[in-house]
Amino acid sequence: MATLDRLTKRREYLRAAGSGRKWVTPGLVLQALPRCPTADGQSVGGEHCEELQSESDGQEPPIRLGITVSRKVGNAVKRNRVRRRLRAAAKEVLPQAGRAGFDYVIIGRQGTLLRPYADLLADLRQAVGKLNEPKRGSEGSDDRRGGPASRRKPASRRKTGQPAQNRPSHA
RNA sequence: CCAGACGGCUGGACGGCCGCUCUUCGCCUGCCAUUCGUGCGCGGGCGGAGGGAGGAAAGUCCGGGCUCCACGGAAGCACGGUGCCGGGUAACGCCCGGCGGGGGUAACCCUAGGGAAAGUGCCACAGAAAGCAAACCGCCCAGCGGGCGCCGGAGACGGCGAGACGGGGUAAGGGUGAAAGGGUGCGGUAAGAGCGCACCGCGCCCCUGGCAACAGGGGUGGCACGGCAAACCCCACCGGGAGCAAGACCAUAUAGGGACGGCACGCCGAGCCUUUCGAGGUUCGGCAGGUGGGCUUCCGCACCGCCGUCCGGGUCGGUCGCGCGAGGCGUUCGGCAACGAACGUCCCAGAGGAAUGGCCGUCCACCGCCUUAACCGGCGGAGACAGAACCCGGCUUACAGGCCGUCUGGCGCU
Repeated sequence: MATLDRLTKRREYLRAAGSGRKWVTPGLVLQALPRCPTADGQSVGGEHCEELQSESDGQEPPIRLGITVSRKVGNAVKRNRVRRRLRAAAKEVLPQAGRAGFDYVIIGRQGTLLRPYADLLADLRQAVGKLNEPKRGSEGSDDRRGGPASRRKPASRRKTGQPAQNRPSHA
C-alpha cells in the first residue's frame, strides 16, 4: 500500500546520503536508498531487513521520507517554510511515484523557497523517476514496470480523488 | 496647519479544498485481566467537537523558580559583580520618583554619578616646568657686593644716574598643553603677587528646608587639597557550581569488572578458618586515617582504601519532568508613579529530524508608472522583523505599515 513513514535517526540520514543515489533539480535534491533486498536483488539495506520482512507479513514495506534543510537556506522561518512545502509536495507525489521499501531524503535548496509549487512538483516527479530507472549498464530491469503499477492500485484507497484532480492542473 | 518631543496599542481580514498535533466524546476492533457482570488496563481504525507561536518566541546579557552535585552551617582568603538618594519587587545590573552634572528656545533628552589629606602608579606629544614647587623668554633693581659716569669733598667717603657683572626679586605678560598652584576688576608695587578690597569659585563651621541625595542662607579662611579609580586599590553590599542533553522511573544491561603504577596498608575487641602454637588469613564493630566545595580552619555529614593511566562490556528506546502560573482580563480602592490590595471572571501551545501548515481566490492597506483639474480607473511590484524547545521577571537587538493620546515651538483665524 506504500504508506509514508518518517526517518527519525541521524544514522538513517547519513546512510541515505552515503550509500544512496542522488538526483539534483533546481527546486530540490533527492536521495534514494532501497532499505531491503526487494525485487531488484541488490541492496545496501543491511540488518534492518529481517525484522522488516518478518513484520510486514504480506503487506508492502512503507516508503520512508526525510527532509533536510541546512542553515544555508536561511533563518529558521525560511527553513521551516521550505520543509513544509517539500513535505506537502512529497505527500502528493511519493505514494504513487515512489517505490515501496525505499528511503527518500529530500534536501531543500535556496531556490525552494520561491519556486512555484507546480514546478516543485515537477522537480520531485522528475527526480523520483530518474532514481527509479536502473543504473546504466546495471542488471535486472524486469519488474520495475510491474512493481509500481501493482502497488498503485491499493494506494489509492483513501485519498484517491484529490491528487487526481491536481495532476492536470500543472500539465 | 507645519515642525517636533514623549507614551501606548496593533503586527493584515474573509472564504474554499487538503493536511499536522494535543485534548475530549461516540462507534467499530485487537490484546491483556476477569468473580464472566465487565475494566479510571494497553493499543488500532473511522467520525464529531474544541485548542494550537511572538512582541520580540531572537541574542542568551542579568535576576529568579526548578533539578542534581551528600556540600548543610560559621569565619577568613581568593575571584567575580554592583556603586548619588528614596521607593517598588521574589530578585535584579530592572522599573518608578527625586538630586547633582551636561545639552536644547521649549516639550524633553543624555549621564558607570562612592572614596584622590590610606597607599602605589600614570599624566603621551608639546613645553622651561606635569606635582614639587620651580623659572625658558620676559619684567624689575627697593634692599646687598663690585665696576662705569656726573656732582660734592683735601681725603676717607657721600649723593645722584645709567646699566644688569655678581647676586637677587617676580610669575602680570609670551609660548606649550586636556590640564600650569583660583577667575574678573580696582587698589597696590621697583616689578609683581590674595599683598589688600568687591563679586564669583573653593574649603571649613553654623542655621534653615528635606527621610535622604542635596538645596538655600550666614559666618569664616586668603587659596591650601591639579587630573585619572571604565589604573592598581580602599570602602559598602551581593554572589557555591552546573544546567531540562538538569534530573527521575521502566525496559535492556550493568549492578561496576580487569591490568599496571604511586601513596596509605596503624591500633583495639569479637567470630570463623589454618597452624610447625610463634603466628597467619578473613569477616564484623570501634578508633585513628583518608577522600569529598576555588582554597584554609572549625562544627556537622556521607563514603571506605585513595589517586592516575589503560583494557574490556553495556546503553542510547519509552514514560515522566511538561504546563494553575511571582498567570491573563475587568472593576474598585491606596499611591505623583513603578506597584500593591480586595472582589469578580477565564483556563490560554505542548513538538521531539522537531506539529501549529500546503495550495488557491476575493478584499484590505503600501509603493512605482499611466490617466484625471481632483476623486475614480488601469497595469506591475511587494505584504516588516521573525518560529516556542523547562518556565517566569527584565535588558538588548530587529521591525513594512497603521492607529490613539499628552505636551512644546511657530504661523494663521476667532
